[in-house]
Amino acid sequence: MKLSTKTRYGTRALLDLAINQEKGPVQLKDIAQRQSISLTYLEHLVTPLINAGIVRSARGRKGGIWLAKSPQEIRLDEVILLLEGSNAPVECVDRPDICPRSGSCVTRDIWTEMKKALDDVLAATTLQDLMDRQNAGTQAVARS
Amino acid sequence: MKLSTKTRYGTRALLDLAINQEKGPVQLKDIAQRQSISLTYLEHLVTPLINAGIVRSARGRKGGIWLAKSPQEIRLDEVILLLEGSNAPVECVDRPDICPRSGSCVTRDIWTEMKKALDDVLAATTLQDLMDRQNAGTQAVARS
DNA sequence: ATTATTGTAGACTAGATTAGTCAACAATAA
DNA sequence: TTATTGTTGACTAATCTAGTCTACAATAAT
Repeated sequence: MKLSTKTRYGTRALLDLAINQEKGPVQLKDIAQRQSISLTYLEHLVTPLINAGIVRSARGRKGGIWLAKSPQEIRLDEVILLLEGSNAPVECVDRPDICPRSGSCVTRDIWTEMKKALDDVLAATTLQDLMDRQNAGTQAVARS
Repeated sequence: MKLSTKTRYGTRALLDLAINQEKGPVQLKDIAQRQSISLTYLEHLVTPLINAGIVRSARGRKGGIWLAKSPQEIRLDEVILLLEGSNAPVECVDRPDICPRSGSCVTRDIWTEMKKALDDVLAATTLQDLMDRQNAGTQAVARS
């Protein structure tokens, strides 16, 4: 069960943005360069974050993107939900109606516990936490 | 992040086996029929379980498969590891060497926490637990 | 010994998904 | 007006998933 590169790159991009937004809008071009992601691909990663309202953007000269909320208000569970979708490892966890046995299926209970465990881990960490941890380590940089 | 059908079907097959093995070897044909899985596909699901030694088999008439250990000795983390592979959502969690920044990457720490959370959930449940839960519910049947 | 029955192994394939690229467009500041 | 920046969606190559198909190996019943 692997996260997509979309999620990994998107998370890195968001952390990069959080770190570099002090001086105003950050250009996608610069994030792409720092994170070694192609600009065209990065655009697709950022789109869902903008649509969801956790990132804002402006076009044209001096344009760029910035966080719509402070880093401590952005939890990773929101981020991963936008980039990757639900943490439910099986569809029936979120949509019991797709399987007639959902109400009594014992494996479904396990899949549900897995989802909750992931949600809990991700909800316990904010972008600010990642920034702090990165500052704590000398040359810590997200590369996953 | 979704589990493959291989894992979902394999888990169901194993639970089916645990429930039906009282009267000796269970034939793949019968598991396939009860669980609505094609026989040829089921064979592939069972192979890794046999190779890992948690299921044993015999060919020919009166052949079939059975659990090599008691259901309470078979934890779900073993099962999912065999069917799905590691719970690491990113490769670098298991193999830090593939990325030069693994030692200082702040997102890797999160991916590592996710893996641990999944491992903990799955290690806390055995096949016997699933059997007990199924017996507790009236017509509970695994269908995921 | 022969045969029907069962599991084993691996090549193969269709379809879905992922990880992107490319081109045209829209908005803004200089 | 123009250069610069983000937006959108079509498109594609490569990979992965979910299987099927064929030949084979071992065993029990006859």
